[in-house]
Amino acid sequence: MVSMQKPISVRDALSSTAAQESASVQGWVRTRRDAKAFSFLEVNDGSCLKNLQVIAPAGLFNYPEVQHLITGASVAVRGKLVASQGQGQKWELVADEVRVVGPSDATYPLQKKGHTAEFLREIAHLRPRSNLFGAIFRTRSRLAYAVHRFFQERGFVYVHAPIITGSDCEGAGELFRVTTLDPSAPPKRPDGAVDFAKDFFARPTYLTVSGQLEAEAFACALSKVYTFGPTFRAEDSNTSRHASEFWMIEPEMAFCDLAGNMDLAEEFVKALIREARSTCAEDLELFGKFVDKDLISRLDFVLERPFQRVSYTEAVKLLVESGKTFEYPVAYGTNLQSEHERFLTESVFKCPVTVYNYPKEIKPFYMRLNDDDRTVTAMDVLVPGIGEIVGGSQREERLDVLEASMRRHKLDPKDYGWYLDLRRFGTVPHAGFGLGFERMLMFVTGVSNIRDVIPFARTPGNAAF
RNA sequence: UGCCCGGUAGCUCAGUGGCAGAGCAGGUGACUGUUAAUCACUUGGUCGUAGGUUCGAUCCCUACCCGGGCAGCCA
Repeated sequence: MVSMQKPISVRDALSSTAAQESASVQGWVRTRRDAKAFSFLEVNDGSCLKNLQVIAPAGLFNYPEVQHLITGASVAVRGKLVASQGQGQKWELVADEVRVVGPSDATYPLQKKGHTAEFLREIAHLRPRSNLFGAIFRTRSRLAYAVHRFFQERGFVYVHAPIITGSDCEGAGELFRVTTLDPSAPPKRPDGAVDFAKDFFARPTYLTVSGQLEAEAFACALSKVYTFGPTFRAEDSNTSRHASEFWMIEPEMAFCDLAGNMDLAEEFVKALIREARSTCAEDLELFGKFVDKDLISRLDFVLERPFQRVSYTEAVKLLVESGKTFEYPVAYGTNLQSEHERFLTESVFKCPVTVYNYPKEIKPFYMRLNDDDRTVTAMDVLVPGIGEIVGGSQREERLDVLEASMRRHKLDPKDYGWYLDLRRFGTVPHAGFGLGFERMLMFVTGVSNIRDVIPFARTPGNAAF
């Protein structure tokens, strides 16, 4: 390290505007080819999709060692950055020194040939070294940054909702219990039940399934807020679009109704797509080539058009009148099945669709009751290929109506004291939604399995790595 | 959790009730400003696991494990 000057990234080397008398680059060897008087090394450091071609002359003192470099080895290279004589790259590095930092061997699982996503999933610690996963996780980082920029530029305050929650009735699925009690010998109450009063928090606690209720409290003080953090669902879901641990973005706005909520959701989704198009062009090109041939045109199409908006009633009517036979029949009052949602967004409209005003019976207690007394201000954004990417609503801000809704949902208002206080003191109309960050990434990259857009996926029966 | 498909070399996959195969990767050599380089030779196997049927099972049957797809739950 002492002999090395400050290294530059492969990305900077490749985007250089002039030859450089002396430059250092460090990274991992993707492949090596021998020529007569030198060896070609392709070095990648994850700073961009492309590799830097290194010319390692036969005169190097450690040339025999260089000739045994294989895929996966790490190297530090110092040399001259010069215009390439060959086709396919503008610049290449003619090495004065190639230091083998860490060798690799024949058991290195990654090859320069393509691998299936399923195989790479089993080596989650090495897959970011592949072209596809490097591109996915660079895109993930850019989009995470864009999430914050989008909201910060609009005056939203970032709220860190708690990860551990005492509420087991958020209504969004099964919860993971958080406890320090000994599972083989928990303290018992006289009646034989586990005595959670003796647990760490002196009550049962769980990992959060949503930061919404907490975000509502902050929206009713700071007006516009958002959360962006991990979320946990203990559902035994085994699909390509569910994970036990995922990241969710939940904006919440005071003095906002359903229409404003739908506007924000659409603007947000489009902003993220626009960000990917402008700052991840090279990576998107890879997705368009190897993952989904229609990706780029679909993203551009979505950017250009307003999302279609239909009420649940209209959606049901469209499905019934389509004449298509579904495995599950369409009927007012039942949840839209995946096949129904897919048909709407992929066949009827061929673009994202926002469905709103669902029957109150099939939606959670906190959604605002409409004047028709039959529907609530729910809204789901459905996108082609994935289905639901956003779920949200205007919240019930009327204390008496909210309490009645809780009772209808067999919930005890006494368990929601602080939540009801928000309606007791200075209540305001407010609305918000949740956007699944991984589902957004799936849409932007074309990757069809959620396990491939999370660095280390947690799904039922799988928490290796 | 339910239904369906799959598991054969490091990877991607053929294959047959009777001696285990290819391409790529790895190794050796040749050639060469190459770029998924090329050419020749070559190493490499508990055919997912356990039972069963059979003279004989990688192949047929059963259970289990693992992976994938779809559905439900949702984001």
